[in-house]
Amino acid sequence: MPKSLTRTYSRYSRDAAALLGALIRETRNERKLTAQEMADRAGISRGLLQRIEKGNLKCEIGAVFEVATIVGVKLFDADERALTKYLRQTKEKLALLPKSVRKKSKAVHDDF
Amino acid sequence: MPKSLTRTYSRYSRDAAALLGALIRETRNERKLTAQEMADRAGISRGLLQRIEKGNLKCEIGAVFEVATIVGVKLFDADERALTKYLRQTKEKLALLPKSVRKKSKAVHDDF
DNA sequence: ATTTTATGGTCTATATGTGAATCATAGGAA
DNA sequence: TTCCTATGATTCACATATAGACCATAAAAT
Repeated sequence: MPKSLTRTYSRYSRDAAALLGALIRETRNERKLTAQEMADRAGISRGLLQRIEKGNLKCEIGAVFEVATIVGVKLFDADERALTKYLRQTKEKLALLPKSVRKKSKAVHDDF
Repeated sequence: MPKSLTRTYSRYSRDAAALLGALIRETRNERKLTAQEMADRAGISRGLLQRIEKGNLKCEIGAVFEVATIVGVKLFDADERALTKYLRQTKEKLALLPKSVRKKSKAVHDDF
């Protein structure tokens, strides 16, 4: 049971979300799209698009990514081909890694 | 009232989330951090971190950004200074734009 | 001027994401 | 081998994000 769930966000996260939202809005205006049209294309409600454009950090990332994709804002500055390529490489790399992380035993057992 | 809310996501969105999750996991392993430690630092639960690393698109973007920030994955390939700078510029730019978008009347009134 | 439309805000019902607890398994440590 | 810990997966109660409706305002179009 989540107690109160009032998250604190870093400045970077807030700025990133605000920037993304601003970019979305800017691009939408450039393309002369109404908020409703944009929301329809992304398959979300107009209210949610408003919150995304305002940089609200509590929106689901899927909706944000959909909108970002539509307006052509590429995440990680990677185009689609490079992205999927790197994704495949990363996954292959991960497959070779151990499945669990284990620290070198931090403390010596000096109690026996 | 949200009817069913089964969203469809574009391939790009899915790949982007998967890539971000993979990067997070990769970096976490490199730094020899356990999922629990990482989750604590980000102020989220271990279960949520798991979903993020799996590229689940229904997580809140704030949580994802927090984790990404911690592992040093810069969004939009911009460092913090450049990001905030661009954000300020964008906002100033937006302030000059009209507050609403209006299309040139698409159809001529030929009925009078 | 009037009309029309986009936006911003509020409110409600409901779908669902989240945190916490749990368990099983895997794998490093001793 | 036997611990011990990290991970993966599941379940559940609850907090809340979302869709949809509403309304007021602003501004473009007429």
